[in-house]
Amino acid sequence: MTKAIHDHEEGRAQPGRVTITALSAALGLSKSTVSRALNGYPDISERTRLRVRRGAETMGYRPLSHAQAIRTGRVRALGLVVQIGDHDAQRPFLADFLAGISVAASAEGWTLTVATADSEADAVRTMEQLVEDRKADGFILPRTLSHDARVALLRARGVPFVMFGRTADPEGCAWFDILGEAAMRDAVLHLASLGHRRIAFVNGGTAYNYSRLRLQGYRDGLDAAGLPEDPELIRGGALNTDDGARETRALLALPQPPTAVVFAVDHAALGLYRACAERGLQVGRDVSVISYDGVPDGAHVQPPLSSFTVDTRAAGHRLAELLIDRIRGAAPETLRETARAAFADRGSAGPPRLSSEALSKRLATETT
Amino acid sequence: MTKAIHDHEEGRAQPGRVTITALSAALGLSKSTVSRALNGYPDISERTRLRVRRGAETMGYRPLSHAQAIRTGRVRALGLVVQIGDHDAQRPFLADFLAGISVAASAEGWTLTVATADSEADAVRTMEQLVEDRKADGFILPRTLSHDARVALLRARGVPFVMFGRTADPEGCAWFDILGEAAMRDAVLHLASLGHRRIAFVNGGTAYNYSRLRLQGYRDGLDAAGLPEDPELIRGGALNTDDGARETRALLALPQPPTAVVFAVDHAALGLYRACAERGLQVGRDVSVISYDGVPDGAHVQPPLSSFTVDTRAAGHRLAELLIDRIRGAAPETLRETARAAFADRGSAGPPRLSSEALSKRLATETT
DNA sequence: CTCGTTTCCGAAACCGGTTTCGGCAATTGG
DNA sequence: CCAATTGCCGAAACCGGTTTCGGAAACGAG
Repeated sequence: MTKAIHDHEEGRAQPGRVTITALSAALGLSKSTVSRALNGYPDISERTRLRVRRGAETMGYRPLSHAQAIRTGRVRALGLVVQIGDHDAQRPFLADFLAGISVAASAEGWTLTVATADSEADAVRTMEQLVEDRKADGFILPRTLSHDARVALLRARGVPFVMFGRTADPEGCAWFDILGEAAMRDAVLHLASLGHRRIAFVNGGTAYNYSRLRLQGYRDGLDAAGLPEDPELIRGGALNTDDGARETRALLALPQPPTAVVFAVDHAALGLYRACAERGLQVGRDVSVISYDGVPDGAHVQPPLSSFTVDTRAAGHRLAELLIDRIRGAAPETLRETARAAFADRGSAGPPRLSSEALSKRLATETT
Repeated sequence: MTKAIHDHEEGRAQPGRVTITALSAALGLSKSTVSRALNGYPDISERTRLRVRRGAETMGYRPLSHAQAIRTGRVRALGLVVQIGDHDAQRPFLADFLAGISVAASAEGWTLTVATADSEADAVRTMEQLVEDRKADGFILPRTLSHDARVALLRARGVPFVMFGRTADPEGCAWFDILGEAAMRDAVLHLASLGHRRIAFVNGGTAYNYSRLRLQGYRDGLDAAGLPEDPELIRGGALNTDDGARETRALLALPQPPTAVVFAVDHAALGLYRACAERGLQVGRDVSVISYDGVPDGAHVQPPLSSFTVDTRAAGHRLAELLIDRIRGAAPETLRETARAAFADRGSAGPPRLSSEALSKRLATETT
């Protein structure tokens, strides 16, 4: 008897499983009828369709997705390639994001295949592999770039995908996104209504599409508040706490420092706390700040960081639903949704205690 | 012509793919010979085996795992069910953990199926589903409990698994773990060598198996340092910053407060910073602290938190390798490994500036 | 040189589904 | 009342692999 080198002790054909053959035999129908009945073919009478459905229900029949896949090419799996080392801010969200996707997927009987990559090129390669090996029927793309190589690949291959975020060229793209621009605009308006007149903006990474949008939102906010735009008050490239502290120091060193700062990224905003502590400034009194993301860390500083919080879990949930629709054939144009971030006012933004001039003077005298 | 209700516009049989039939035809061999050659059956001559391997290589043949699965029952996928909402500390690690698993898995041509659950019971149900639907051939179990329902299920079903952590009953279990007890012991010895004599311990969640071990490590450390054990100095259940602050306050309120604290969890240790700030104590001078995990946040406090850092990515990597070996049939007893956490001395532990008595006095006078 | 073993490979069945095709019975139309 | 549809289902092929089984050729022993 021939035998494989690796011996697999566990029995192959698992005992309990009810196959389509068993089901059809029990119903006195042919395999093909059962299959077509279950898959909604029109050439099956309503009566038999119902009988089959009921039978499948009671016998607990569940088709093996990989057995179906061999003919249909679909494995009922969503793909997600997360880029790591990329941007620390992403990490705390990942668990919630996965939870949202996973729940929505399993509600439809789908699963989630996850891979990681350490660069955009690597991500593209990884997705190609997954498609090639049919490990995923479509992809959720987190952190969309303005010009995204992943989108180019998937478009070329005709692989379904949805983006978390929008992109420059929307052709053939489906997406779910949070309106960061609206949040930034509201942040500026909120600060202006408190009496601030010099409101700075510290943006995130420039390659991301959201940066462009959030900057625009900040500008719209200034415009709506009737405030002038001062290029000195606009900075960018701040993704983590160190970056945020650096940019804050630069802003405080201006002849006319801002009395309030809007950050595009919470983790960067936490850097403002550090920079303010260095100069003996009190956040929320001497300098106000409003940010975006809603990271848990923001609740643990004093005063807690006021931030537009993103419901990452809900986003993952919706993205999974959209992707499944997309894979089932819905047109991408019909699968575009946005939602707003919820403002959590926790006390880091208050009316200005000092004017810009007074603030500048105080900083000058305190200089070591 | 009959047609499905959901019309799937994309072509089924994808063009480029080379099947085993095509390969065998090109080689002038039968499908079965090619299959057996590739799978290492002994009844294939070395010459043909080589020829087939080479042919597969040049033609770029890659078997579809789900086509194989229909006969073998193996889909070449690892399963991971992460419990969320469970323990905040887990979140920052998740990305690295996934990266480690993903890299090791794909190196062997495997993929990773991820699902989430919000309770242990839910995790068990989810894993049953995945096994039932053959979406995973085995599982990596993070955060092992002393008595774990997941282990019970998988053992009963004969599904391969490896644990990140050890468990009370090792029967049939494979694992990779970091020696938290050794770290706790070293922490105590380090503090003792600096001159501390009242060293407290704040443990994490009691249900986790690691808590038991770390407490034991702390005790061993006291023993090795020749210090007496004081039940008042042992506290537990601290998983996040709030918990840690609470426990620190309780310790500082003791008649003889500790001059150093060992934490089992970094996020809890960060709470000590808060509690110390409230009382005007300087961390690393008035009160020393050493912790465990190596979370990035620990580097951003003043002074940075000295901590035994865990290489989560490496752990994920090794766990994936072990699981694949396990699925291929290796005995669980041969798949048990441990590693040590690396001590990152960042300045939060120094020689005691005040004795316990002096500290107590100072705290008493400062009381509002 | 003959006969029993090995060695090595092909034919065919199989895994659990899907899809094509054809045919019977019941309708419909003229 | 007969012919042409239509509705509904079964038989069989198929998807891309794995595994069983049997037999031809090469080998070794007597």
